[in-house]
Amino acid sequence: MIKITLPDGAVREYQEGVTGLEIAKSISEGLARNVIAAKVNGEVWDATRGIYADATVQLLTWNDKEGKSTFWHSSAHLMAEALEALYPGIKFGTGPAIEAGFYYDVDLGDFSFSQEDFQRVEEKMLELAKQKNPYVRSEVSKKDAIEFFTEKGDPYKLELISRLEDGSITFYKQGAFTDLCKGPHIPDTSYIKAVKLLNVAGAYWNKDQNNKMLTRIYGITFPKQKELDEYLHLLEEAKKRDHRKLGKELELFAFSEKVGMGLPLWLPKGAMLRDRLENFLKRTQVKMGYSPVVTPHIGSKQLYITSGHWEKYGKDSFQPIHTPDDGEEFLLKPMNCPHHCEIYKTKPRSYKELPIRFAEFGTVYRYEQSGELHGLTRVRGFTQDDAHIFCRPDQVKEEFCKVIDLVLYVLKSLSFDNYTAQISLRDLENPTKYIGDSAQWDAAEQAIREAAQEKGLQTVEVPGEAAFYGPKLDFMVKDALGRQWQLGTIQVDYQLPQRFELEYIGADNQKHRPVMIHRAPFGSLERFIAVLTEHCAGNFPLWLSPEQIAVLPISEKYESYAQQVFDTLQQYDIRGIFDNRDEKIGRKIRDAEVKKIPYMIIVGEKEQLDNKIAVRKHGQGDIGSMSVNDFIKLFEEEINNMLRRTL
RNA sequence: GCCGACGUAGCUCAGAGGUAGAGCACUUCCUUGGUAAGGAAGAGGUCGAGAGUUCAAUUCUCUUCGUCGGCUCCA
Repeated sequence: MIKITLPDGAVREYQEGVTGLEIAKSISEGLARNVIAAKVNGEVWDATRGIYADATVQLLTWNDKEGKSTFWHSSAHLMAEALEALYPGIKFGTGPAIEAGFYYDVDLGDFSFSQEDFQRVEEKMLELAKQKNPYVRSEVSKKDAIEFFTEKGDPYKLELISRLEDGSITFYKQGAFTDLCKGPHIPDTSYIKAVKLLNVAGAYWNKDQNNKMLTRIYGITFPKQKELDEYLHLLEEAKKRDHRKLGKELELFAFSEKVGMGLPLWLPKGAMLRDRLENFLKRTQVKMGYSPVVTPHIGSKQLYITSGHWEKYGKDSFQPIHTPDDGEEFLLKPMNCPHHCEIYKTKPRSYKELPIRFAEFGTVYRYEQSGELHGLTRVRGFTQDDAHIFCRPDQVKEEFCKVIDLVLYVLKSLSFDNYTAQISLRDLENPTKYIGDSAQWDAAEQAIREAAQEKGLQTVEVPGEAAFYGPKLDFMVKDALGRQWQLGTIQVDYQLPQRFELEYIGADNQKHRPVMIHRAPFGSLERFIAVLTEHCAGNFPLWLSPEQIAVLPISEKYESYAQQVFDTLQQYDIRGIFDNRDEKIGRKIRDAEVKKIPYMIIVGEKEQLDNKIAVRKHGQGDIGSMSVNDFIKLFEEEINNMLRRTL
């Protein structure tokens, strides 16, 4: 007998070799029906795998994150089985579960595959699922594994096997499909009741651009049809929040083929919104001791040779502008830091004046790969809310902490609460990607860790995401469709001060090298507004809304009174539209609602007589009539409450 | 940049080898209406661009530009 400890602390005795499923059965039949995997001593196992020693066991169901990923991983195998049945001879790459669903990378050889083929694969999957084929685990020697896939002729699996240790190789087989896989899997295919393929895409084998491109097929499955329907509905809803759609509908921004791809045009309403965000941060930054600076949109190529950016990104950038006469070369500035370094160097600096904080809403241009462009989140010309802090080494942590405060203040002011703070580290396997010596990197990484910890930030560390000159603390936020984007970023940099030979005179009357902190709380206005738009589904907070009110006269008889109201509100810096079209009030209201204007001011005979206005709130309806002054109070109160909350 | 799909009026979309259609938006007229679409009429497109096949192409083929979904990249 062995002792099994359950999550509630209960210890039960079972025969050696007992499975998760059997343990579930011993508790309740209902539980047993729902169990899809078991966590044994912290490791997720097949629910059907025998346990031969004392262990703590947690039974996993669809409601557990690991339960879902097991379910989806098994679904990837099911899809592979269906694909192999329909397209015999295809080769398989890898097929993991992802955050929502799964994919499998396949080499289709002579077959082609597109969305039109989805249905037959889905049908085949359901057909196979109904066969209730168990997922059977087997341990295989390396030799046998190689033999199996050599015979099958699957080079990708052979490559995967070559990286594995003999003795640690397992296969899983369900129905006619055998895969190299460490598992775990659901007990059998019948758990999968609803299937939907989502999209096809190319994906490089082994994530390497130089390798062959495989076909990646994405899908999702559920234990109930209803859940699939709900998921698909959710997806539809999410698409409605897409900033590219809302940006067009709300007339915030546009693109023009003639201007060039990835070069956004800000329409009046978008520009208004942007302006308000910019002013909000500018005011905050002045309070926090930043000094605004302004630098040109181009800089000599020499500037970027000095900074190291030319060597690193030169060939993939917008190419230099050549002057007509003496062959000088200038670059559209891809970042502001070199310019700011030169501002630092305009005079000798004393330790007493540090930290110096230069801030600039600097527009930069980067030649992003064409396939990377994406609405406003990835563009070729964008404005960073950039600043560079030049400080003494002993000030780095404190300055870093202050920037964290600022970033959190900005995020909170706009109700972003589900961001991830990510410490982006260098890739130790790939040291040639970075400049600077290891000790400086260690110091910078340590400074970031300590600052984050001091501020009580929950962080994840991701190797390989650092900038080439230093590690970063990045604030990551997801868009409506679950794609993750970097918004705010804070970076510690020992390299640029060195390259630009920045100095300050210390208390010891000696020259010292300052440390630079690069930081951008929004990241870029473009990306920030994109994600903000999706976050609030176009219903911007009142203080940001490009059109805050719509004044709607009931008929032209009340137009002059309405105009008077509108003018008064404008004097109080309340902006909006005056809708004196020859339309009925219902129509004007509808149009204002569709435009997501926060407040509608409706005036007719009653209001004119009482010297009042009828107020209607977007998405809520009529909130009664009041004097113009009361409305202004209510309006300002709402804005103040919104901003006060964050103090 | 790579793989795949797509590109018809300002927007959302239908259509077909014989030089195009709807709804909304727009313009004009009627209507002066009280909380999410009042009525009528009108105007609007070399069907992304270029080349080829064909008696004929917006429809088929190729190229190109752009968009979308991913991959790779992201100072």
